[in-house]
Amino acid sequence: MARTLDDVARLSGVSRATVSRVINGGSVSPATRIRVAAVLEETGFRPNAAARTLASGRSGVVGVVLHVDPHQLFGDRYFSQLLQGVSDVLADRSTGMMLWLGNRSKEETLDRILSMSLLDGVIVTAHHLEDRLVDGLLASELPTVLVGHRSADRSASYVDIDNVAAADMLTSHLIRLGRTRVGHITGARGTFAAEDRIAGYRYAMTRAGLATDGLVVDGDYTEAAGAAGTTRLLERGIDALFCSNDSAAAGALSVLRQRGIAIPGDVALAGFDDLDFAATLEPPLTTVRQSIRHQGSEAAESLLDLLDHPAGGPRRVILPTELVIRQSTAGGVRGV
Amino acid sequence: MARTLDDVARLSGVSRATVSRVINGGSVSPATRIRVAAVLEETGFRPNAAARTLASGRSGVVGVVLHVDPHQLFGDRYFSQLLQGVSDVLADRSTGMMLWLGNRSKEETLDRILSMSLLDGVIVTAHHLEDRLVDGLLASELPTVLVGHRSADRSASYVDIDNVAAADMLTSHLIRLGRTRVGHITGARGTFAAEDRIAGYRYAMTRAGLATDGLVVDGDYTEAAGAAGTTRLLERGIDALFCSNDSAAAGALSVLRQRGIAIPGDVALAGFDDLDFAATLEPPLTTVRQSIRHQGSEAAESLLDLLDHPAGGPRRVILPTELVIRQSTAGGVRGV
DNA sequence: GCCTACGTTGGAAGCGCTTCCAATCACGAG
DNA sequence: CTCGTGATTGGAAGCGCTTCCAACGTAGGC
Repeated sequence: MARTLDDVARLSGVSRATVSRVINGGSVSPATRIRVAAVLEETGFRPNAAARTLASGRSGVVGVVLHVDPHQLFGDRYFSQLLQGVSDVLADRSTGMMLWLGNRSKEETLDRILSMSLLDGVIVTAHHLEDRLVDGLLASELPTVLVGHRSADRSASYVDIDNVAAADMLTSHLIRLGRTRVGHITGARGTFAAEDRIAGYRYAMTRAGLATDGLVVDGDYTEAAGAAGTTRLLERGIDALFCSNDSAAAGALSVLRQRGIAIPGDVALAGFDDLDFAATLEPPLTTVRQSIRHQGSEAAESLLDLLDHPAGGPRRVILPTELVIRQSTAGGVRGV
Repeated sequence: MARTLDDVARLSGVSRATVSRVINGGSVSPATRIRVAAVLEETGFRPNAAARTLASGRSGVVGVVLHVDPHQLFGDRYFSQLLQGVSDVLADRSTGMMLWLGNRSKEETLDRILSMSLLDGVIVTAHHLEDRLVDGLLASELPTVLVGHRSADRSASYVDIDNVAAADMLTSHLIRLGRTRVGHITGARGTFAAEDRIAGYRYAMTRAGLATDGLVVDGDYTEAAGAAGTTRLLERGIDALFCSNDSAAAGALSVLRQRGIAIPGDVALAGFDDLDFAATLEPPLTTVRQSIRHQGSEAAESLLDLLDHPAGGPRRVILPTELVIRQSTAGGVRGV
């Protein structure tokens, strides 16, 4: 059994350097290549990753940091989809993936990641306005790609969607239905997606000359918050409701149905994300489709590209979103 | 800035070996320790992980293999909970976690894992009767802990629950209610949990002298299968229904309610897993609680223990389950 | 037929760390 | 005062691989 390069070299009658070239694609004569490859095949030789990393300075492993509360990790499918997207690309390129979840404080996680000196780069979700972990990663020399980004992260590499434009598009759709009292239940304040969607909502309302006073209620992306927010907004009077994500919309839906309020007859309802359950709600939910999985794969592509061509500067990717119109906002102008 | 051990050694006036001892807890005089520690602190020195691994033969990184279809990974919370449990323990012990999902074939995944020679060990889910990936891992010299296990895996280390006993307990509970036509919708055939739960169900029925002919319908842990299976079982006549997991039970529930069948009046209903939604169904669902997260953390503990004490032989852990009785089987003997 | 140049190859120098071994030292016992 | 002992310490040998460099051989140009 060949355990080291030297073993293979001895077995195939060449030097260790040549075996290394065969494995890594250096210039080797066809005859030699064939002979060495045969030994490699036959012995099932596997190079030692640590030695390789030490000598070459590249490990073929990247980190993925999903620093979130456990209940959030479980709560929706955002993270598993993101992970799947990242993993798809990394597996294709034979790159390993180390994972950090939110078990420790951000400071501690940051420290652990930086200590794991064998990482070639990291992908990290950046959803909050303030995030020491993201700041620390960007400040380090570790190549980093953000999923989501803050306006301050101009010089960073990131993958994101245009939340402002998407929320604007969705709100405008509600307005085109003839609705004038469009409520909005926000996502968790302090996250960029929430703030940007609020901004998009306000743009659309203002452009249409509609007031938003009292029509915005804080939520946190959960069903419970959607239900609570809906109750409050109903008191103030609404004929349409834009929830910052589909889960909140599901919460809103149950309140509306419980009160016998017709959807979309009395209140048109829309969410955001197009999670798989959105299409099977009763009525099916109008929403904005953003492919989380695609964001994950794009982030991985960007990182690998960044590692291969460090001189290329930061990679910035804004992925498209799509307005998905379903029954919850169907039926044209109100009352028609 | 100190980049290497030699830098630190020079800065603190000792040899590289001594610095290494300070970092790794070798025998060093208090005075020297303090002096070196100060330099360490001051320079923020981080040892190179690859060099360390190469020299010591231990990497401080373990692999976690969740080789499943994407839709399954997304589908329920099993995997995120398991991951969280594993991650909790690993983070506590400053151990890194590399993740493999089911992007490639099992053979290919196995090959990739074995090539990633810097892993100290792996945790892998073993749910299927046949699994080349699990076989390959067990056959390799890589220390491996299974989550779930097959009877053939006697000499392996694993963490599992006693599915037979749990299903028996649950079925017996239904029988004690006075039910005689207890149906069972299985999990995905070919998985151990499904087969074992069927066995437990049969034990309980047989012991009570009840027939099971036509009362077992194949499912696959999904809501859809639960609904479809329920429709079929209703034709054959049942007064109780044990679904192999909570998702299937949710599917069963919607069919029962839709047909106006009283729960538990006409049909007592039970699931398995005690996922968080089980308690909020209408009526709340009787089920078997198994803490997936706990299984994850136990698996990690076992693996780390195995790495520290290789001579200790395989670690085998059977975690307890708990019968959680709720409204869906409440009310004592039928008709009373 | 000679010189140049290029494609191949082996030797050797590390990559940064752990750890064995021997040397050193201070100290208490005899 | 000398010797033995144990605690510290430094030196040096790797861990297994990549990669630079020089040497070699051969083929082509003239």
